[in-house]
Amino acid sequence: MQPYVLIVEDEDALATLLEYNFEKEGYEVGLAMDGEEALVMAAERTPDIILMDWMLPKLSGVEACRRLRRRDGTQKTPIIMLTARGDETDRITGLDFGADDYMVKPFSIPELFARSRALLRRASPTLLEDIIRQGDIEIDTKAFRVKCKDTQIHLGPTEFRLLDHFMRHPGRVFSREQLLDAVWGRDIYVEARTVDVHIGRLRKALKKTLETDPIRTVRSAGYAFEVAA
Amino acid sequence: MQPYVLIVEDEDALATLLEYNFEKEGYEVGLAMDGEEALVMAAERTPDIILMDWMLPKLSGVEACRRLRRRDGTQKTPIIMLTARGDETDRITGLDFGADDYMVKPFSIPELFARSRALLRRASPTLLEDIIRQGDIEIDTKAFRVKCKDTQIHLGPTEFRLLDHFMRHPGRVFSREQLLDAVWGRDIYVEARTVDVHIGRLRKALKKTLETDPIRTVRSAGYAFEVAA
DNA sequence: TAGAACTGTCACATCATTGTAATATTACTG
DNA sequence: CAGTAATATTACAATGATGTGACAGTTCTA
Repeated sequence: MQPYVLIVEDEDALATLLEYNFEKEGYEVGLAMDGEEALVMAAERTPDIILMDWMLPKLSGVEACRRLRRRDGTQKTPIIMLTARGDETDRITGLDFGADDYMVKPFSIPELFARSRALLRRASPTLLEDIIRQGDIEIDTKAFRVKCKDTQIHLGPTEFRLLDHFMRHPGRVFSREQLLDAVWGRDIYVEARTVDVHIGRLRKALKKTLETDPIRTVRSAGYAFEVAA
Repeated sequence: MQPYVLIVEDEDALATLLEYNFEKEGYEVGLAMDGEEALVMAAERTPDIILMDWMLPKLSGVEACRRLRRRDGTQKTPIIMLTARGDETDRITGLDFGADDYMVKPFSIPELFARSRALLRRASPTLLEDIIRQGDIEIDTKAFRVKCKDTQIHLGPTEFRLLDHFMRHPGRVFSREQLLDAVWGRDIYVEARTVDVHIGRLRKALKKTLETDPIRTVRSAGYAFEVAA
């Protein structure tokens, strides 16, 4: 499934930046603006990983961190601290308050991803496996395999990428142009109607094992992937 | 629906880069090459957010900014200034000429997105919302779905856009002409009476699940959307 | 190198949606 | 209450969008 990351950051711009990027990377994102809110949200739903600002209103990041460590659900949840240059760096480096890693602002998003993945892999390896499931369909993005109701089915490369893209964004409608960008690539020039043909091929391949068509046509808008609720 | 961003930038390469990225991000993009053109375009169609270069031919970004602030439509429209290193930074940071934020070139596109989102969220929250609810009706603009009392219903594209527009401005009365502008588009030529027919179709579709008609006819004025308090 | 698999494009059939005009109904006016 | 203006409804023809099968060009594979 998608990992759930709790982002605790009071600066609006940075919070949005992080939210945006992590969502794009396939995480579910929770946003808290201060330490207290973070504790509440973490209690409501245990995050798989936490990004926490060092300086926070109401309850500092360090203190929030300590309290999270005392609780059952978040005792071992990976926590990455986000610090500004000039914060008491010596103390941070010791990480004696329970964080697993830290990054100094401004940091590179890709590096933050890398560290998050590393920590996540250690804490909950299953979350990162390259298998996506939606309803009766399951794809292994590393092995390029597709299973429908436990039956292997074969897809051409384009159909596979198409299905992959759909399954990463279930429910959402994509225009032909968006699909071309995402599945074919930005600088490729192909007719928009070509998408229809590949959608058709994908449907045909899935129809063999599924009775309900998971691809919904939205007239004048595009296509969406959905599984029965 | 999609936020409309007006990009005012005379440097061709940067303008194209921004247009490309914002379109990909799901914005509608308007491009102006100088301050005067910016004023004209903003008058034609009020942007939801404006990116403006600091240095512009004909009419500087600062001056364009000031004039936009004096107009009704763009009085509160978020404006982000794009400045080159070395511009009078002290004055920019004060933002005393009416911009809401600024970025120094070269800037990171994701960060620009983040700031745009932050400003947009503040100025017109519904624009960024995927799911809009009013009373028993709920529409998901990303998935193109409409639910009435938890029952899926189907709408044609025009009815969907019509309902979307109404739900973003509950209570307000729109004339047929305004609806044509907002839902059909400015440059489309259609009979005003056509609106009646589509209102009728929308009503019919909603009637199946709702007992009270959420669309109020305002004789000799237009239509408004309302839900029971 | 032959055959298989895959891709992109087109042509055509099919179906949903759309705008309009004609007609019915409703709301207002005096 | 009649007359009129505005709106609702209906039917229909035109348009536009999508589904599908065929085909030729490519790439991959044995």
